[in-house]
Amino acid sequence: MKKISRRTIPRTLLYLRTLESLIKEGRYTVSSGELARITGLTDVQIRKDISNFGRVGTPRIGYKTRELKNILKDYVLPENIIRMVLFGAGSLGTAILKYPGFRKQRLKISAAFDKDKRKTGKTINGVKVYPVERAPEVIRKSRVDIGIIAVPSEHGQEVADLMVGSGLKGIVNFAPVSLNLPENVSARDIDLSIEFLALYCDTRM
Amino acid sequence: MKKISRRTIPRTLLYLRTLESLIKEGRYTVSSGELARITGLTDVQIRKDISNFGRVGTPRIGYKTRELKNILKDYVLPENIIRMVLFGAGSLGTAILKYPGFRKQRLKISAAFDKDKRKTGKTINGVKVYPVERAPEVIRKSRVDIGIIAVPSEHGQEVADLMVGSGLKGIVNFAPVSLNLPENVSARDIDLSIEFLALYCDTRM
DNA sequence: TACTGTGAAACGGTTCACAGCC
DNA sequence: GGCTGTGAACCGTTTCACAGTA
Repeated sequence: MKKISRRTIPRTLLYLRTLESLIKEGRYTVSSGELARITGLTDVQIRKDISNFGRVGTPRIGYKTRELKNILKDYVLPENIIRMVLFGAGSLGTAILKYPGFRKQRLKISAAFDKDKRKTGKTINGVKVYPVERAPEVIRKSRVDIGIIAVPSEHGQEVADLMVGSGLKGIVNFAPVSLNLPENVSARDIDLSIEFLALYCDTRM
Repeated sequence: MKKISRRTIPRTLLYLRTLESLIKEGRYTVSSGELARITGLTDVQIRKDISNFGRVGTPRIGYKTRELKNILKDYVLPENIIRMVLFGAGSLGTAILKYPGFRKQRLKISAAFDKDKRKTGKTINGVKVYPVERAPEVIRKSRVDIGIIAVPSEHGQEVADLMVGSGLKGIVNFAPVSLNLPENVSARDIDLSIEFLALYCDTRM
C-alpha cells in the first residue's frame, strides 16, 4: 500500500461523500472536472489524489462512480465500525449524539459520560450516559478508538488525561483549551470561536 | 499593514486564547518556548508568526502578555462586534446558540432562522428564532457578517443561496454537502464525519 | 477529441542556523 | 546565557505542461 500524503485524506473522504450522493442520483460515471466543479477543488488535484490509489479512470469517460467509491473506501475507511465515546452531555454533546449520518460512515458513539448526576443514567438517541468515573472500565470493555471532548474548557485537560489513561489514541477536542497529550495520541481541535474569527479574517481579504 | 500568510491567522487566534488564559493566571511575561509547550507548536514558528506584527519581544525576557495580546488583537480582530446569523434551530443549531465564549471574542449571533413553525417565535439563549422567509430582511437590517448553516444537508444549498442573496460574505457550513458559491464568498466546511474519520486515519499512522 | 495520469516546475510554509541583544 | 528575530535551506503540496489513450 502506497504512502498517502497527509492532506489527501480529508479530500478523499470528501470525494467519497460526493460519490455517494452521485450514486444516489443514479449516476454511473463522473469526470475529474465535474468532481472539481462540485467540490470546489481543481481537476488536476483530484486526479493526482485518485492516482494514489491506482489507475482507475478511463480516458474519454472518467471514473465509474461505484468502482471509485469502493476503491477509495478500501484505502481510507476501516473494515470495522469506528467506536467513539463522548465526554460532556451538555447541549454540544447532545447535538453530537443526535448527529445524523454517523452510522452510514461506520462511525458509532458507544457511550457518553458526564459528571452531572442529573444527566447520568439517561439515554440520548440510544446512547447511555454514564458517570465519568465509569469511563475507563466502559472504554476498555468496548474497544473504543476515539474520544470526543465536549465539556467546559476548565475540565478539558482532566478528561483528556482520563482518555489517555484508558488507552484512547485519538481525541477530538471541542473545548477551547490546548491539551497536553503524549506523542502517540492524535488530536484534532475544533474551537468554534477560532473557526468563526478565521473565516471573518478571510472575508476581509 | 504587512501581508499575513493564510495559516498564521488561526494560529494567532490560538496565541490570543492562550495569552488571555495566561493573563487570567496573573502572568506578566511568556517566552516563545513556553507558548510552544502549551500550544504544541514549535518556538520558531511562534516567533516567526509574531514577527509579522513587529518587533515586540525582549531578548532574555520574552513577550509581555498584555502587550502581545493587544498587538495580536489589533491585527486579527476587528474593532466592532462580528454579527452572525444561524440557519437551523435543531440540536446542533441550539448547541451553537448556547455556546459560551462568543461574547468574549466579540462574536454575536443576531438571529436564528428555521422553517419549522414549531421552532419559530421562540427565543433560545436570548436569540430570536424567525421563519426563514424573514431572513433577507433581518440580515440586511442588522449588518450581519457571517452565516452559519446547521440545517439538514438537503437544504444546505437553498439556505446558502438565501445567504448569498442577502449579501453575506462568509459562511460556516456544518451540513455534509458541498455548496456552490460565488467567488467572492468565503466558506469554511465542518463535516463531523470527515473530522472523525480523518482523525481515525491519523491514529493508524 | 475529451478525458486520465504524471514528471517537473513553482509555490507556500516550516525549519534551520545563526546574528543580535539585554 | 538565554532569549528574540530572520535570511536561507528545506520540504510537502499544488499547479503546469504534456504524454498517453479509448
